[in-house]
Amino acid sequence: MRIKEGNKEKDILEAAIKVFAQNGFHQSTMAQISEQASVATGSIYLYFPNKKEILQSIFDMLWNNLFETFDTVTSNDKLSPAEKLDGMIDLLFDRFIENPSLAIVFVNEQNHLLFDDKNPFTNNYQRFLDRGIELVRNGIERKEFWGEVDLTIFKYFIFGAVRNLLHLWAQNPDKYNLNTIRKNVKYLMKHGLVA
Amino acid sequence: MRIKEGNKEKDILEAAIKVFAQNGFHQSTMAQISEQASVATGSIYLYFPNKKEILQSIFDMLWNNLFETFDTVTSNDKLSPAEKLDGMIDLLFDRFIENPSLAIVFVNEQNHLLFDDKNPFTNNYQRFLDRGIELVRNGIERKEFWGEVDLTIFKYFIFGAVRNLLHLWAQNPDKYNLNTIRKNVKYLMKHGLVA
DNA sequence: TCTATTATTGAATTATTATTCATTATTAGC
DNA sequence: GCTAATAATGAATAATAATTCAATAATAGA
Repeated sequence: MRIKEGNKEKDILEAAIKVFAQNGFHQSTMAQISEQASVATGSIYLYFPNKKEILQSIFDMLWNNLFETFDTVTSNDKLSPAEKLDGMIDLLFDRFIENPSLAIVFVNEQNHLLFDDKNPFTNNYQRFLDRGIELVRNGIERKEFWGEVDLTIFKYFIFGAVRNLLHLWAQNPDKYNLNTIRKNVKYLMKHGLVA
Repeated sequence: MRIKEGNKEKDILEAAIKVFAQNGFHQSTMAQISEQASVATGSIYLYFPNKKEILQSIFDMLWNNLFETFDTVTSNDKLSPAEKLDGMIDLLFDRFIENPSLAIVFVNEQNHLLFDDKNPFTNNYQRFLDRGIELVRNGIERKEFWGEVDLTIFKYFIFGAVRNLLHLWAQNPDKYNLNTIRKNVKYLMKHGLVA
């Protein structure tokens, strides 16, 4: 018998995140990923059926993880809807601050996948976003939020904004301070630009 | 002698926008583009040196055009900074409302290009964004806008939000009303979510 | 009508790379 | 130490698709 050495599946996923972030999914080759992961090219296929599923696994992991963590924030009933929204922003930022490459892959590659087929990760992603929607609905009911806001539109508004800022930061983590970005996002989300 | 029939360059560009929107840049083949444009595959190379330059030409056209049009809005001194910002939103929305496919291509493919090489369209794109920044700076000086806002962060914030909403709409123009989206964007940008 | 010139064609070429698979390496249990 | 099983390898295969180019078509001017 022979037992698997180390955790190659994890190595490959982490290598893929780096390579995808650097070159984009379609420009990345299996050879690059295997080199980055220090395994043979063929070995990747012992862990993943094909290149696309590597990408899907990345998002699977990400949203599964985020959804679960987010539950902690929303179930705390001492917090107001606005505070919970802030918590949601924090969660996203904290998740990506550990891994700028993951932020880049997320921003650049997820959309394609979202509209392609029925991807398994889509569920977790949608569940995550839906929790945010609930928060906003609740805030409107309590008259804490502007009543004319369309929930879906707000969802895409704030998520697009956050994504774009994460991307900016991830391309150049030393140039921008993620906490400054975070503070601005929270303020703009709640109060907008006009003084 | 023989003269070129019709405007094949334009036909190819328009075909490419459709094909890129449907399949994404990397999944699109020259054969698909040539079929959509009703020309032979080889003919594309009479007008564009390669596939990538087709994409670049699309953005070249877009931002050149938008920057020039935007000059009209900013040079009108009767308008306040907030009104000018609204005008900028209108301009973007109007440009894409004619061509949802172009919106999809913009959202999905521009980022890759932006960080790849020094693309010629980047200039026009940046010039466009910089005009927006000027507006905000001006609004802050007149104390009309929140003074703590970081100009770069706001730029990425609002642009990410708009992009994401354009994409949502472009994927399904019949389901979402772009004018509702537009109204929500303008409000959220200026006053945020909190009532 | 003929010819020179340029436009267009699409099959052939070429390059790239995802995926396969025959071979080799490793080790758990005996 | 031997063996049976599985892990890992990386060169060979196969498929895809960008790009080229020899052949053909069209037309302006003579």
